Amino acid sequence: MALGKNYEGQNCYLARALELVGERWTLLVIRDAFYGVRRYGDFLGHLDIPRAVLADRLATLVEAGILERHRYQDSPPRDEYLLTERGTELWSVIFPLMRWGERHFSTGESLRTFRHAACGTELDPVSRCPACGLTDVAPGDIEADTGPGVPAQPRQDPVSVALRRRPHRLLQPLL
Amino acid sequence: MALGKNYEGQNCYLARALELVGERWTLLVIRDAFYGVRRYGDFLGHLDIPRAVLADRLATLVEAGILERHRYQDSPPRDEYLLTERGTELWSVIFPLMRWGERHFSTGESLRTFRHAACGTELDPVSRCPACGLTDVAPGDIEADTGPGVPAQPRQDPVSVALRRRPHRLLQPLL
DNA sequence: GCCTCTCGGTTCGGTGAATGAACCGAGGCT
DNA sequence: AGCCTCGGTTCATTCACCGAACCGAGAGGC
Repeated sequence: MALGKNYEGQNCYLARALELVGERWTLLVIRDAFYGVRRYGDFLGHLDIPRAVLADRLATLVEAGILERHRYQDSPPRDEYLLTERGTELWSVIFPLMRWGERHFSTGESLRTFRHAACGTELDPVSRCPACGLTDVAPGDIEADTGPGVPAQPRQDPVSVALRRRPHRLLQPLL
Repeated sequence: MALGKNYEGQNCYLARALELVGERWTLLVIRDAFYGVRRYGDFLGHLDIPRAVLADRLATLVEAGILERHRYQDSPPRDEYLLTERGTELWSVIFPLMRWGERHFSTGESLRTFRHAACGTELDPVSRCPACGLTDVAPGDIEADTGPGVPAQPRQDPVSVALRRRPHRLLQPLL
């Protein structure tokens, strides 16, 4: 999105936040990071994003302190991208937006469910646990699972396959 | 943003939501609507958005049922854009994102405060009232006010001036 | 040594969207 | 009539996105 110079007089941090997080693809990359996607190639295969755009977004997010680049093997040298604390806080934005989209533009049944791992209760629209009365379930305590609405021809990329296979804790490595 | 055809396999309503709400400028238009901005010219003056882009975004938002176009005078014929219920629900996305931006990219003091109108308590980062224990303060019950951090040379457009003047209930007409 | 494969990018030509300035038409006001 | 405001549309330029091709480091086979 990058409002560039124009945002400056905006007198509101929403504009500044959107400079970082409001660009095309960026929130989908961060969503995948919550799902446990960590490697360039996996983001690429799951998102159908142009390679150059993905490289640019990852670099921007690292620079902004939302993702962290971490070497996980030396030979050959490979890095993974992990959400920082700052990035993890974006769950309170991503989850409500996802649920809003589902409420208003869903054609069938839920594609994905999110439960409080401690008690198994489905989260409410702003990521609270109705059973525990927890008003802020942290992403690390959430278990995501395939919902009842299964698409006719599901994607076959490794990330999509892994996401369908079994319940999975957010932020834990998916592959 | 408009992911176009690419979102289809995404298996996630976040992509669909971003098609509508993730385009450049769109969330800022909706934020202004929460502030009580209702007319084309006021959005234009406050956002420094190209006229054509604003016209396009307003039309898209009306078509998506997020804004509603309402004739408020007949001579000359003038319409205003009001948030629908569907649009109002986006507060749970916009507010956390705004506060996230403020926490991490603020250079000085808060530019704007949001209080629960019933008790005057400042809202927490996800729009709850710590005093009342209310876990979902509706936008209509929120009073916005200028914060202690005043910019050196504040904007002089009518909307910016009105926003500085006094505390103001969200969704109520600003001008 | 050499071929080939994977991974994580970069490069590059083509396209579509954003930008900003100019223009336009309906409808007051004097 | 002449001028103003409001809410757009038009249009040429600029910029970001796109997708396909290319590239370099390193591993593994032979």
